[in-house]
Amino acid sequence: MTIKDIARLSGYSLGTVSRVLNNHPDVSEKARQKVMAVVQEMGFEPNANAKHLKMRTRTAIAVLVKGSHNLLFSDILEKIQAKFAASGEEVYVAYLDEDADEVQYALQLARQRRPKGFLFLGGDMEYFRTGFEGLEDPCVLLTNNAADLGFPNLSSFSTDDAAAAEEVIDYLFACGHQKIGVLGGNLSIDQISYRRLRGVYHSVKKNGLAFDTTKQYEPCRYSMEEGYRAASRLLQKEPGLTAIFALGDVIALGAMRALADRGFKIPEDISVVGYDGIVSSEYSIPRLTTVRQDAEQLADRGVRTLLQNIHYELPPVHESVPFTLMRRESVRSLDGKETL
Amino acid sequence: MTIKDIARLSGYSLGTVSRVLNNHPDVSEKARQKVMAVVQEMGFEPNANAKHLKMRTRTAIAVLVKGSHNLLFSDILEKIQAKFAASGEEVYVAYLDEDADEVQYALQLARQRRPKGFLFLGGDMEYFRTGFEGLEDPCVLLTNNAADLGFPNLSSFSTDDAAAAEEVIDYLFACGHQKIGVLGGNLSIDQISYRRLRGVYHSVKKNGLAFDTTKQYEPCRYSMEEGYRAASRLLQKEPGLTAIFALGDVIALGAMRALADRGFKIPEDISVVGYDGIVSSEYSIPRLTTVRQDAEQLADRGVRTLLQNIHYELPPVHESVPFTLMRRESVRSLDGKETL
DNA sequence: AGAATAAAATGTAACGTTTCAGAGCTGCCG
DNA sequence: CGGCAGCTCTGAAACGTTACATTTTATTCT
Repeated sequence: MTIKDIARLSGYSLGTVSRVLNNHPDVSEKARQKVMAVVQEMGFEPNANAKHLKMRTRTAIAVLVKGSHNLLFSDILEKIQAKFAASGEEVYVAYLDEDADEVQYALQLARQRRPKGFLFLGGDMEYFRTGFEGLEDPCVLLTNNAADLGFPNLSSFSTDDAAAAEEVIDYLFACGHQKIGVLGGNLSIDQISYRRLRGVYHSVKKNGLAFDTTKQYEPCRYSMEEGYRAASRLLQKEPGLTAIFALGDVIALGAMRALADRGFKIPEDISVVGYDGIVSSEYSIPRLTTVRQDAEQLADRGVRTLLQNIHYELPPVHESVPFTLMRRESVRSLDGKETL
Repeated sequence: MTIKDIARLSGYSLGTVSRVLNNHPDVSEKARQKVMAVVQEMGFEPNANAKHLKMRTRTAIAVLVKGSHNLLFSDILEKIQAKFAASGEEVYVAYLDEDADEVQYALQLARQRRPKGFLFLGGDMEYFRTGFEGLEDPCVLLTNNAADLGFPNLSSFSTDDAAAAEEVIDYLFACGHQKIGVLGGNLSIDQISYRRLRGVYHSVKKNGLAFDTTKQYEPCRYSMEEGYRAASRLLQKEPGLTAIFALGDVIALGAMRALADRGFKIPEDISVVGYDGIVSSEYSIPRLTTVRQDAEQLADRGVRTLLQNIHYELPPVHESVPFTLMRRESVRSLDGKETL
């Protein structure tokens, strides 16, 4: 069933049918009605491949890194999809694994689809170095700062991770915590964790203390399972901790469970802070203190910018969107000075 | 940059280049090397649209219903993607909203892509009635029973929801709970909730008791927010409940938070059971007793069957995959007879 | 009424691939 | 030495659309 069949059946020509289907002007009401009637009757659906081949245009594409486990990305993705749908754009989603080869393959597949543009969500951009070399199409990075990463010509929107992490540690200090452990990604490839940890350093230094990465930092992936295990390891090597800052809510949730299993009460015995502000953090018991990244604004700015870049040529922008430290039940003040 | 350019640059013809690119025989080693060299040098990527137009073949497609919030679907989806990737299949994912119009539109878009087949995850199939009428392509339903739904010619794999729900209530009764409330989807459109509730009825009846839907059932969507609110409503109208069975883990998690906010201790004051077995249920505090659906097997059977259906014509199958009642901390035995 | 203009419909050339029938070469056999 | 396989390779015809240059038909103006 092709447009040709519709033309034959309706008695009109190919061109006319095409114009009817695409709501072009210069077609009589009579022709429109007749054509649409045949289309309805035959249940015809235009072939997107042929269309896109001809038009040399295609869907915007979002690529998720470490995606399927980071619930923040799910949140953002959902919003992105809704926004693109509202502008009548199709979306092609590819979840990327940790494995570098797979990333290359997925990226290649995505490029073969000839998308209008790319939207990247998070991730260890190292894997993309090679893939990006020849990328001409519009491209926006979310939750990562493109300039920092060495891609100054790409636009990006992210939370000011260093500032947020600094605020977290400042807050913990204000609550009287001195022995703080941190859980996060592999610092050599995960620039996001790296940036957050820089904020930690900054605060620690500002407060006249020291942070020993080998002792106080424990790397893990962004999942509850890994958070659980990493917290256990951290606790074992540094038993006296009064607070744990997890560089991701899913890690924090896993850590809380590990703590509970070891008989710690949260926040009475130990305080926990997360990062991201996923919905689960609001419903956990106890409610998790966390840095809320603005998924809505991230998605909105990203989609809008990408859409603009597709239509006009624009200089790249690197913006931070505001974050909020959500002070909830999982942090306790040791000296009673600072309260929830 | 097209195959034509490669042909010109390499000095070979279109056909030869195409054969090299697709690893066809009948091409000399010399030609292969030369062509590949040019391809590498130019960074050429074949145009997927043209290819698929010509080949009349395309990606398998998964469509998610109420998807973005139900974490079980995220789990299954991830596995599905991995499996298809392993067979070298591309995957096109569409998240479907609650809105019937949007569902129609998304389905239409999906069909225009000319996929090899469809894989549906959950959902209120009512919305698809019309969309399915003309569907010729292979199609598999997951977490829903196609035969029950009136699509006997589609294959489907699901958990035996009624049996699982019955086991849950039996267990609750064995623990001495008599006053049980249930939280789940809108029964008039959500067949999955409907089936689970039938299991509840069955157990209640078997145990010589009664279940009053208007009093003991509170409908809500599959999200923590809604679970929280529904639990609050239920508690208000039926204060004496000793146990709550949520027909979805995210609902259960929301409900637990609502309970905690009202000063109930779980499971001391009230027991909670979920359904799905998402990873969060294992890490919540307390750990959630739930029915674990086998995401791995569901994904495996679904993908395999769809792939087979694409290659050969096969009679539809409707199978149940085994479930497990995970007895965890969120349920307490009132009389001490049944323990964790 | 005839010409000029606007509106509607047509025909055809792409878009970038794959495929298939056949055209040159070898080299081997009788 | 003619012929017959095998290999390689070529050229052209699709695949289902859209867009552009035309042609046909209807409308208006002097």
